Amino acid sequence: MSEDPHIDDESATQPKKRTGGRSARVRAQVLKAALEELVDCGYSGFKMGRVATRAGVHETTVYRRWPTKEQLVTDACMDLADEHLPVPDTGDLETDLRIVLSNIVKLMSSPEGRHLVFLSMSTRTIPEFEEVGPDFWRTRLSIGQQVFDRAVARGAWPANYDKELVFAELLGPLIATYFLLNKEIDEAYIDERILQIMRLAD
Amino acid sequence: MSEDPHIDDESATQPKKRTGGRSARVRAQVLKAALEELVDCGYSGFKMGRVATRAGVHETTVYRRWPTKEQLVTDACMDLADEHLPVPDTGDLETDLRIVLSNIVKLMSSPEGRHLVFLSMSTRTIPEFEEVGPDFWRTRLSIGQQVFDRAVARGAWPANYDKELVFAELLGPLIATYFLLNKEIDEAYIDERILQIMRLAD
Amino acid sequence: MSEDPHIDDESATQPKKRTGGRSARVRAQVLKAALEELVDCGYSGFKMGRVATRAGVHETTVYRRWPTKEQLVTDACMDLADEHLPVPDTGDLETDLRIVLSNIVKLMSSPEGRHLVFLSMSTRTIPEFEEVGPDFWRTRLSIGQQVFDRAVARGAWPANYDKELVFAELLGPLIATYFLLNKEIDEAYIDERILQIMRLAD
Amino acid sequence: MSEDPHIDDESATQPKKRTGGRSARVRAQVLKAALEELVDCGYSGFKMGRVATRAGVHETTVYRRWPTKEQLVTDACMDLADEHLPVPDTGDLETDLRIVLSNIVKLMSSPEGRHLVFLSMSTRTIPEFEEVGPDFWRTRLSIGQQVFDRAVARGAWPANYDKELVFAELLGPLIATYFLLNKEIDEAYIDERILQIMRLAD
DNA sequence: GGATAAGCGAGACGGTACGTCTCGTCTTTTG
DNA sequence: CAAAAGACGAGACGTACCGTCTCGCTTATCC
Repeated sequence: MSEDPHIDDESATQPKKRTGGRSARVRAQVLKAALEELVDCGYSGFKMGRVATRAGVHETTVYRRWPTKEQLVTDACMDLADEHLPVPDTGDLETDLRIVLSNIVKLMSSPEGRHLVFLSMSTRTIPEFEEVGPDFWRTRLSIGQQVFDRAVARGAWPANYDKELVFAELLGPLIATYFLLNKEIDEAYIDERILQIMRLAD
Repeated sequence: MSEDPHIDDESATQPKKRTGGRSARVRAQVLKAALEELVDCGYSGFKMGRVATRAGVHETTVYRRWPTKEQLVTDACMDLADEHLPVPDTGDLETDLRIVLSNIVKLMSSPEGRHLVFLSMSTRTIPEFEEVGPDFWRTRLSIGQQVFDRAVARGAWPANYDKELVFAELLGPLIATYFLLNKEIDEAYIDERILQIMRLAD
Repeated sequence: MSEDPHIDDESATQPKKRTGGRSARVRAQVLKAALEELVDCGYSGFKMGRVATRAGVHETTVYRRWPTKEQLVTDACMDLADEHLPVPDTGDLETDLRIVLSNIVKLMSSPEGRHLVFLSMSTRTIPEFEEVGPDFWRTRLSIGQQVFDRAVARGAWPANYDKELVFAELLGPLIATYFLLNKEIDEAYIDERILQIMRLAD
Repeated sequence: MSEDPHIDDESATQPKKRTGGRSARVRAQVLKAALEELVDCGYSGFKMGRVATRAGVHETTVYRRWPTKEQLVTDACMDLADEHLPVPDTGDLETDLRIVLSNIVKLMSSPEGRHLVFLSMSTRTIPEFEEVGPDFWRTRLSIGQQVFDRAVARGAWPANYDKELVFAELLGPLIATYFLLNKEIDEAYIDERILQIMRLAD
């Protein structure tokens, strides 16, 4: 009768309470599975039951922690969002910007990240994700702001520029090229963009 | 307000396909209802049954013409997309661009247009709308191209510029500001963008 | 089949619910399956899904007509209750009573009827069946009343007897023997009961 | 909430289950809560979790002792059944019967007892309570038997009467009146029943 | 009196069933 | 004949409850 479908190879090393306790493990598995599901099927094709199966977990277990689809998707995405967040401080504005933009582009280019970024743009169109966008971009904006603030302190950037505006000018074309024109973004394009922005400082 | 779909005042005289025939009227009603539904509930909250009710039509009637949700949404949006498409030719590049961008912004700012534009960006994330984006932007791109081509012919714009790139640079910041930063777009911002682009021509 | 063109009991006069229509067929199948389920598993083991399977019908279809378990059980039982309801009038009180009691015992002895009768006794203990009991016994009581009324008219039964009381005295021992002592009821026992009651008339 | 250590009235004789021990207290609380739950919600509405809450005890604790719902319900009921069991011996059959019947009616009239008696009649319809009925009535039957046996010995009752039959004739009408006709039982009705039975002895 | 065993609280999990909802198909009725 | 009306199959959704399990802690019991 003792059937253990989930071989916990961790329990062999330390059966006691650990960072990788069952709860934490389940959470990680489900979140990972949710991301896969999102990538494979898109949001509208996202099925809770399939996530449970992918995660090797019972469906009720998923609902216990994430009562609705939106919450699971949001949680899975936000978990992802917290990665890739180094705040560059190389002393050179161009280099800093290159790092910031590259990080976003890298995220955006990955299958999961693509959905994350897309969801962050759904604020106006998908009621249930009204807050994902602001949550997501707030952090990015503040990183950009820090970079520019330091540049202003160094005298490498004029103080009177609206930071949000610059952010939109830097990022907008990348977004448009990627999501709208359906073309990939390479380093050269990022450089080109930065170069153009830098001309505003003159 | 009082619209009784059962009053077939024209079907008796001309039951066949006419501009104002029942078929055409039903199509218009459903498409209009679909757009309303999309605006009110978003794509993932879009319900066929509710569209039928809104249109004062039986659900089966909707399915007869648009077998799936995606087709109805696509059809309703594309119907909308065909409006607002004047190709400006004022002889002045800046003015032409201002008109082109204004049209897009105007569309984007309307509740229905917002969804249309958003859908057009879903190419990479919503499998069933893979083709909506290209379909939608192809026309806009060609309009932009024509404007620039004429400017090139007039010597008002360098010939070697990648037209798609310029398109992304013009539109991207608007998209980012609107969908990402969640801020409205005014005429001044459009002007600013155009001014900045024009500096590339120098 | 009928020769008389005026008697079109269902085909023409009632085109809405033809006896052989899909709806009617489904209803009959489900009700039959529900009764089987009740017999096999008892009320607390009664599963909607299993009823659907038994009926060869999708679960949703069951819920469409009977939103809750109680309604389905009630409906299935009441459908059954409407059978076995001849009102005897032989001119002899004893014979009439024998027929009435036999009918109840016959119902009670069948696997489905047992549950029906049991449910009809659940008024005080199963909140959701509060009304099944009264509904069920009202008819039986009135039949008994008619039998006794006719006997009174014939001078074969005193007028001053409480009819409900007599009903309880006739039926009670049968119920007790069957449900409480867990013994079967035969004709002889019924006769004995009637004989005993008749002594009250002397 | 702490136990008074001086009340050890049974600790010497029965150290295993001290009256004031935690175990015994928990058992009593849960059983009491179970009875309340049964009264309030009926068997089919009986929820283990709610019993735990009522008892101020964790759900696991309930399951530890009563692995299934049926066991808890049965246990709670049977606990109750052991009360109200004096065996009358007044020397007068009528009086003895009056006491026996009154006890059953008293039990039946109480909210908890009503369920107990009802369950005892579920032998044929609720598989999991197949044995509750026999268990419950066996004791009552034997008490009745003793009463009649004594009467036979006194020559106050004929020897050839089937005791079970008499039991059914005595109790049946009460059961029918109470559970079926949904009317209360008073002392007068009991007296009337006994009177009628006594006529059989003549 | 300290070790040991038994029981409890807390909380997650697998699993079954419930009842709701939507999608897209199909049949029956009506104009 | 085509549209309206309405049921149906399919299946996801989210909730509720049942019964099991593990872990940490507090009692009781025994040496």
